[in-house]
Amino acid sequence: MLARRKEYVEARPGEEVPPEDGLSWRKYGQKLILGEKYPREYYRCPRRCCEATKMVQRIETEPLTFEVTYGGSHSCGQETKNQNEELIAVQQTKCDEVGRGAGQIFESYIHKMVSTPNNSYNNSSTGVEFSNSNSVFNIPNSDFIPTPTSSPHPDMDFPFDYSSFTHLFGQDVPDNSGNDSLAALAAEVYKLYEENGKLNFPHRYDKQAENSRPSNNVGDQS
DNA sequence: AGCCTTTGACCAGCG
DNA sequence: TCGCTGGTCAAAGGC
Repeated sequence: MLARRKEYVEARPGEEVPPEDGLSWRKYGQKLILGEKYPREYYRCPRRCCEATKMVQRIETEPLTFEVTYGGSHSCGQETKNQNEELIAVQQTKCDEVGRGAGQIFESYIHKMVSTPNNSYNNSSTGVEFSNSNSVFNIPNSDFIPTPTSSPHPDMDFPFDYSSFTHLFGQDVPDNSGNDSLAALAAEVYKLYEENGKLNFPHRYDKQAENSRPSNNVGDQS
């Protein structure tokens, strides 16, 4: 039986399709599932020798959220080859979400980081690298942040404390007592981080990545 | 020509 | 065995 992994992704603002994952897929079916408002879509890798598949199910209660179930892995090597493109796509999503508030954006990132096996965030200019391929985020000099054993959606279900943030960003994070919400904390951290120029943000993306942005699967269909 | 999406038909597992 | 359901096939048409 092929291993499966499940992710939850949010549509970009103003769109109603899931963001691309940097890999190419060919749709081979669509079916309305009992009890679901939206049809489930079936995709497989366009390379015949590759057994990778994925299913995309829009969630009725959260219409801008999609449950993506991956089956098998890309034996064609596509995942490795496109990892940088995937990161660019993630950054674009990050860029798009800025307008929705830093809190949401940060939560979104955490979701992506913890729910995507073998995914990583690697900013070579800052030396910041996040990875959950080995059950812990691979932060230099730190193994502080545990990886949940299951997808955290819709709630954060793993501990994320101030010391974690401090280690994550390499500097002190101000005490946010008085407002315990993760979003508020994330907003604070995000702001701090952005002010220090440690994020590769929208303007940089526009300059460098428009041509290399992954062409899309589900996300760009209309 | 080749690859894509769409969509109804078909198949297999399960109760 | 039968019917239901999820997953896949494959023909048709578009780009």
